[in-house]
Amino acid sequence: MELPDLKDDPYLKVLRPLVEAYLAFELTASRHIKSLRLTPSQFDVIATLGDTDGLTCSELSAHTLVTKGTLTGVLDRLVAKELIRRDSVKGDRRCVKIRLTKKGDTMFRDTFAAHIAFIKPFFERALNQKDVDVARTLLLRLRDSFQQEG
Amino acid sequence: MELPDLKDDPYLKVLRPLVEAYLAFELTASRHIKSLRLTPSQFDVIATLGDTDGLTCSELSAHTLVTKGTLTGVLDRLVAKELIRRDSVKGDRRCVKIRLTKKGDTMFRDTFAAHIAFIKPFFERALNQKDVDVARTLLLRLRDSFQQEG
DNA sequence: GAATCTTCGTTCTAGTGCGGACTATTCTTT
DNA sequence: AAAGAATAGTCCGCACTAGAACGAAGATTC
Repeated sequence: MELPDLKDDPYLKVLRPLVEAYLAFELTASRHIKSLRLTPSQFDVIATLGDTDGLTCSELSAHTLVTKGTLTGVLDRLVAKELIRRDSVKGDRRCVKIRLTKKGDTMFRDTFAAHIAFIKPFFERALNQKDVDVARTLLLRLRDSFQQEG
Repeated sequence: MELPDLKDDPYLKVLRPLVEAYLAFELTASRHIKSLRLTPSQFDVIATLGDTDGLTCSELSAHTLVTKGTLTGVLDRLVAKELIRRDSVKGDRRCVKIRLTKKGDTMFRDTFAAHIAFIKPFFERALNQKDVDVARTLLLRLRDSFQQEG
């Protein structure tokens, strides 16, 4: 979602840069992920499952950007790719534990570090250490403002 | 798309805040837009068309976050709501000029200012004027880094 | 002026994305 | 124990997304 010219407003002039910086990152990252034959959501799930003993659907959806309703389909496709499996849980027949298969774990180990290494230089060449701290602080303040009740 | 724990990395620790700040904004804004009975994409199109003499599909997709392919469907739904119309262009039969209808212009005038007024306080209470300048600078540097070739 | 390149908007595919409704199960309250 | 509330995962409808492919219409090139 975009907003038209607001340059004249001293506060809102941070809106466009926020949107543009995020989208630029998102585009770059998703292009790289695509080269791994995964979608961003699928990568998100794989990365979140990595180094865990399996998560339920609710846990997964809480720790990723994938909502419960969308998750079912995403998991179906990952099962089809043999990257994850659905295990039943003893003691609670409502739950399903999602775990990486051997193939999924290999995918995680091979691609995760590579993805980080790919992304990192974009940050490094834009911001020095001090900038990072400042940006982090301001962004968190913004986030918190939007997360409080308006 | 999300990424797991990278807190230990001095550079990447700005990644999560960026994503979270953007998503928090996005969520807040889209909730408000939804109360106007529009989707974010539809709002984007209406806001971009406001105070113009009409734009072609290519121009619209260049000035919004809606890609060409998606635009067709978005415009179809806006035509169905009688907020826009498609006018043919003399001299180039490939182009279509998208214009707000009277109803669409009313919608634009009523809702756009209201949306800005709704969004602005979230920024104001998070950042002072100086923060805004700093945040803007850093975010634009990040954006540019991602927009250059890797 | 014909072949080619480019642009324009549309259509298609695969995969999300959200929220609400649904079923099955478990927990809580009487 | 029975009734009610809460939780888990799925399914659905509608909208959106990128990107590829398409046909029609202009613009270029020779």
